[in-house]
Amino acid sequence: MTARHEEIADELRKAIDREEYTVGSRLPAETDLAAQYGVSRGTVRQAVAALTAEGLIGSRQGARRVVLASRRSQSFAELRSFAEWARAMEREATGHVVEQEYRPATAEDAVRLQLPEKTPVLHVLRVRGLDGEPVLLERTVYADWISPAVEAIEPDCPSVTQRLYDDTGLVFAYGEHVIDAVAAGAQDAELLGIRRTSPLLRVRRVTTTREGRPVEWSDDRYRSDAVSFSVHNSIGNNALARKTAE
Amino acid sequence: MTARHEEIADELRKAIDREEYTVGSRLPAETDLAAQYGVSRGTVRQAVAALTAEGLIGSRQGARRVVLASRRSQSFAELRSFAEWARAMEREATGHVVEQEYRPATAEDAVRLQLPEKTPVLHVLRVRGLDGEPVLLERTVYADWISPAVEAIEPDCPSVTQRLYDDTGLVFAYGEHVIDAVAAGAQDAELLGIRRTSPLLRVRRVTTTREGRPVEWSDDRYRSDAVSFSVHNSIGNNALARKTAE
DNA sequence: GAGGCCAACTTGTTCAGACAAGTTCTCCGC
DNA sequence: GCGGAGAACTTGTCTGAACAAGTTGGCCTC
Repeated sequence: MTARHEEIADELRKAIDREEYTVGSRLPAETDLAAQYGVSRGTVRQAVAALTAEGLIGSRQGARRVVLASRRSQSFAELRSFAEWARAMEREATGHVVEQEYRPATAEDAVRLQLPEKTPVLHVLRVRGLDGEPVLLERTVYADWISPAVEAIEPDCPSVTQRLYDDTGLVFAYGEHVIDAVAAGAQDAELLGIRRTSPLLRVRRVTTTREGRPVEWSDDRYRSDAVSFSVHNSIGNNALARKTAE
Repeated sequence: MTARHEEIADELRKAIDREEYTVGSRLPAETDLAAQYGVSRGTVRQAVAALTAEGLIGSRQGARRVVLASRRSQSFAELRSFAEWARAMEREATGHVVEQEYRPATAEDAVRLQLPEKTPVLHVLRVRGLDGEPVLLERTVYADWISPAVEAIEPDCPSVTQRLYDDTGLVFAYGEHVIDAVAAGAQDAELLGIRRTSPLLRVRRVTTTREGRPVEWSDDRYRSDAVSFSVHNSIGNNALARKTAE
């Protein structure tokens, strides 16, 4: 039972993918699309707004919408879950836990997870790979209320996100990602199979539930020769921001 | 004459900033806000949709909206323009051109800028700094039709974006950013005043006009001790995507 | 006191109509 | 052929209404 505007957005995406509407060409006018799909103009507007936010089409008042690109970016599901991402690329996700222990929450843990200081929180260090080759080191801290469920997961589970959803119904809904570059330390280098001081792409992120409650925060380090990130921005949709240190 | 829904979004942002609505608290219901501002519910929905996209508030059907964060991310203007960004932080943007020359477009240039191969395109290498300290190296290629306007700009102009707008009315409307990490090469190290092999945050981006016409593409390298990027994501708004190499 | 059920509340979706503001194209005059 | 004025078209904004779907809190029972 998906909403009609989502169905229409999906059909438009597929039509663009099929090159029914080629890059550079113009989309039919809203009123035409509305008639074609048998819905009101407002519903069509919701559909095309989604494609605009994804960067697939461009929009200017007065002129017909233009197709800008043909490949859409990933779904949030693919970003949240390493395993989902691997599956979308038809590669095999691997992973295993290197270290796992409870520690009292530091001041930083307490702020990020909105918990009292010294609450015992679960620290997990995981190595994750694509087709057996390690590409990512995850140092994650889980909030106390989800830690038992995380502890119960076997060490080489390929998809922690999926397991937590199956076991507890938990859905990761929002995420804040801070991206920078660091040189690989001794432990990083050994676990990822690279030389020390190699550049790594670091993503520090906090994930929260739909209610806005923080679940985990993590320091993820990617081999920069294997993985990169891409962000699409436009006027009126600015997800990416530059920040200065400290 | 800004749209009413933008005004309302702005007032809500300010109210959150003033902690009139604190983080974790609930926003008034749509109908209450509509009555308060004397507009229809649809207009309020447009306003809160903007804040949701920015990650300021969370939204779930049936429950009142929750304030998730208090600091909003930057405007697209600040991301597009180094000078705008510096000004928003109340720091001084500096910059100067190190090299500038026309070269025939390579196959890559031609694809990215949607030009015929071998068209002469303008390559510019700029160093940019905050309060005099260099933080960014920009290697930019401009499309042939904008190159003359770029060439006319003095070498130490602090805001190229602003100058191009003033001179030609050009507006940067869309951008695709690919982020990864690289080790500083000899030239990078010398111009940024760091050691060779230091990790740098690299952003390769293409900027286009409102019509979807590519204007420039650039390889930007940031000192990772000075600058980082942040992205806010949520279900239904996934600007960030992971990519594998090549 | 604990648990379950229901009513009130709130957001999500959709419709139909109206006007404003910007673009595109055609036709006309020079 | 060229340029300008204007008509036709298209997206942006806003309204008011209705129902669907999900959440919350209170009341009632055990």
